[in-house]
Amino acid sequence: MLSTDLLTVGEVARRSGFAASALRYYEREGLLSAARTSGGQRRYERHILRRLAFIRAARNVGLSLDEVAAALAELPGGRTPTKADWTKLSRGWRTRLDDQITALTALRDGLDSCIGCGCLSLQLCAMSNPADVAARKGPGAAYLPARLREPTEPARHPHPHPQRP
Amino acid sequence: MLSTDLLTVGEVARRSGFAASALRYYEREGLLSAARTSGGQRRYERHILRRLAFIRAARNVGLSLDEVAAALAELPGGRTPTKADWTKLSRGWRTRLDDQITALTALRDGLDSCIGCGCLSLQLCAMSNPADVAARKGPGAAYLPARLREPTEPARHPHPHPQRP
DNA sequence: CTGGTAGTTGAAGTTAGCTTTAAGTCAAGA
DNA sequence: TCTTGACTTAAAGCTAACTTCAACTACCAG
Repeated sequence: MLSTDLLTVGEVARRSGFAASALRYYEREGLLSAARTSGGQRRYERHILRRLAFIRAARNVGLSLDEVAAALAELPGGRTPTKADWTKLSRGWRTRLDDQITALTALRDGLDSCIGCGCLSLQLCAMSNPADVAARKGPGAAYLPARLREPTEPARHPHPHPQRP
Repeated sequence: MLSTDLLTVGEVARRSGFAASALRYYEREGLLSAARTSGGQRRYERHILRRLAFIRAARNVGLSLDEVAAALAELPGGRTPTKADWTKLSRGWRTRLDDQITALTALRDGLDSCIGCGCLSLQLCAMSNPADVAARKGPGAAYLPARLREPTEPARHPHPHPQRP
């Protein structure tokens, strides 16, 4: 046991679900900070866990780390953020999710008619409109928000690499 | 004008919306093939455009290039694919899209309650469940399919790099 | 035949978001 | 005090999906 109530990287990793290497990476990127022991090891305060929860949530919603960093930078400096602070940050996600759902639904409905007509025509099909964005006026044709990939594993947090056990 | 009805890379690029470099890349990866002139330049038949439409559509739905390649490999060899062939390939996308919409909707609804309660608790909040996947039993807690990113630009196909004009 | 546009190749570069490795240091229970 | 496991760093590596570069060649209108 530690003599203080500070957490080591290992503990934070275990309790947050992030790999220790990810925590160090986040620190380098300015998303996190930690106190150090005299020997140079990281010691986290427990509120880092809430911050990490926010980060994971934001990533789940689709924010890039840069965007997360920008959001975190809006937290009031000095004092520990309150519930209200966190809530404020995440309020904008609602719109984002709504947009994403709308885009996906449009795509699915477009797919339905595509399957019906068998078209897949380059000019007309809602599923594969070419890059000629200006031509988009009509009812179909919603591009996906881009980069939507389902992991092979059932449900893990988005690590690009397979994790060795 | 060309003497035949074959298309150059440039023409295919213009008409499909893919960059010429992407077309060459796809060829290297086995998704495409092209005839060659005596001088070694590529000449595409017009049905390549439908194939490319399929590829873009599949990418829009969220398939990786590997998955697209696998799907294309199921096309009947020898003869030119019919509408029915293409339709068969894209039928499975419907399920995929349904799943993605379900996951997003669950996340949004979870967010609603999160904003209500201001929790963002590491253990309980549906928005940021930790990696402890085994613990997932209850009603909340749907991870996103992972990697859902909205481009800064309004609507372009998913090029990871900013395109210089 | 000539000139300019368009095409060719292989190799290296890009981006995000981490992980892995190597070589070494710290912390703490026995 | 010793030992073992956890920790430290910088640097390199990884993946997908391309793009960019350099050096060169082909095509075709005039």
